[in-house]
Amino acid sequence: MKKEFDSAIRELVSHNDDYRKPREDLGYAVVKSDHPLYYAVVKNIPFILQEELKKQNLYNIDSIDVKGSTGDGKVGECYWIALLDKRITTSPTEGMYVVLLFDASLEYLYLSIASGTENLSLSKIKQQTELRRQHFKSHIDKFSSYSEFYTEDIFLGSLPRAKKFAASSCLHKAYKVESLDFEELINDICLLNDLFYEYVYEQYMNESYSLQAINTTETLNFQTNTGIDPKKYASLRKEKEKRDKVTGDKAEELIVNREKQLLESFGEPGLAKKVEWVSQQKDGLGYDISSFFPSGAAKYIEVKGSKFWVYQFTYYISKNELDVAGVLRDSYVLCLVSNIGSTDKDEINIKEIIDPVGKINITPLNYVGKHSMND
DNA sequence: GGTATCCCGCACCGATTACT
DNA sequence: AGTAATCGGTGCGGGATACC
Repeated sequence: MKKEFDSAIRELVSHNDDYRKPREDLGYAVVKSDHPLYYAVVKNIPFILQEELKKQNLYNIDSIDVKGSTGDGKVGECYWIALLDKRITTSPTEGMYVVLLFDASLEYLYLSIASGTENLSLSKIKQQTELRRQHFKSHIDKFSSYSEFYTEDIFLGSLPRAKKFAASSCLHKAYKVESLDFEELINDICLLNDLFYEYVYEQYMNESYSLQAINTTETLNFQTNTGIDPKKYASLRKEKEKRDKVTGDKAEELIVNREKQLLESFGEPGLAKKVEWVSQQKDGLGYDISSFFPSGAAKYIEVKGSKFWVYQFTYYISKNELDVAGVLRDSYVLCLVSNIGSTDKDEINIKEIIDPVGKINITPLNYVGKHSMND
């Protein structure tokens, strides 16, 4: 794959001048589907990426189409190859996606998270992107594996469309095209893809949901193209729930093992054997793990997990869990596990809160309604 | 007077329809 | 059944226009 990719990139660079040569009768270059550059950008590279990412088991790859273009009709100033999730968008004019953007001179390639710009003015795009950049910046600042990603402006070309592409880019990593490393790129795509879905699940789905609601009042049709089709929303939502479950289980498993290790290190192998992952068998106890303090006192642990590193850990806690915590007091431990997705175990951040009632900051989110039907 | 925005025609593409 | 014509949708740059 690496060989094919490298030769496709060479093909791309060597044929660029020829491809961009204006047609004499028209005064501008026209897309030629039998040209080697077209083949590289539209067919070959997307195919290689799709195959390799499938092999790497990229998250959600089965819903993703890798699609490339040099423009339709007229040759575009910058070529792009996008990873389009069918449930979010099928075209880079709409929605949000991970994308490879070549600059006009083919000197640099940018791996980026960008959004559709069709029908949006440059200023609107900048406005929208600014908020997203802030969100991503707080993430990459705190997370070492994203240290080569930046949220600053990029330059793709001088024409309006290129400016729009650049303006919609939320964060990027730049590569010199001539020294592009395939494996590094694939790794980075996987990394950015995870972040992309994190954003989709946590932010974008909410953004588009509220926009969708506003749009029904027929005022804001200029922003319809940022929204996910509500019919496809359900599928993404299920995906999110599934992911949350995996994250939760992983966090609980981690804590079970950690408890056993801790007790053994305190010279209590007997207690270590009695640590139980109770939520695997029973629901509604109000805690996930029954363990012990080194003193031998019972320790009931409720685990909350987050896949990524977070400044502010947000979690959902049920009334039942709070009630149980209120009864068990010092025996009840709320355990927050952040950065489960990290491959480096040392980067996983664990915080224990003993007797959490009164110590934690909570906001009611669900209510039970009652009304007499006899009035 | 420079820039952002709108509108337009051209070219491509895939799907559908019409024709042999 | 196979192929040709057609059509709607879409993405591009350019020119006209609006706006500071």
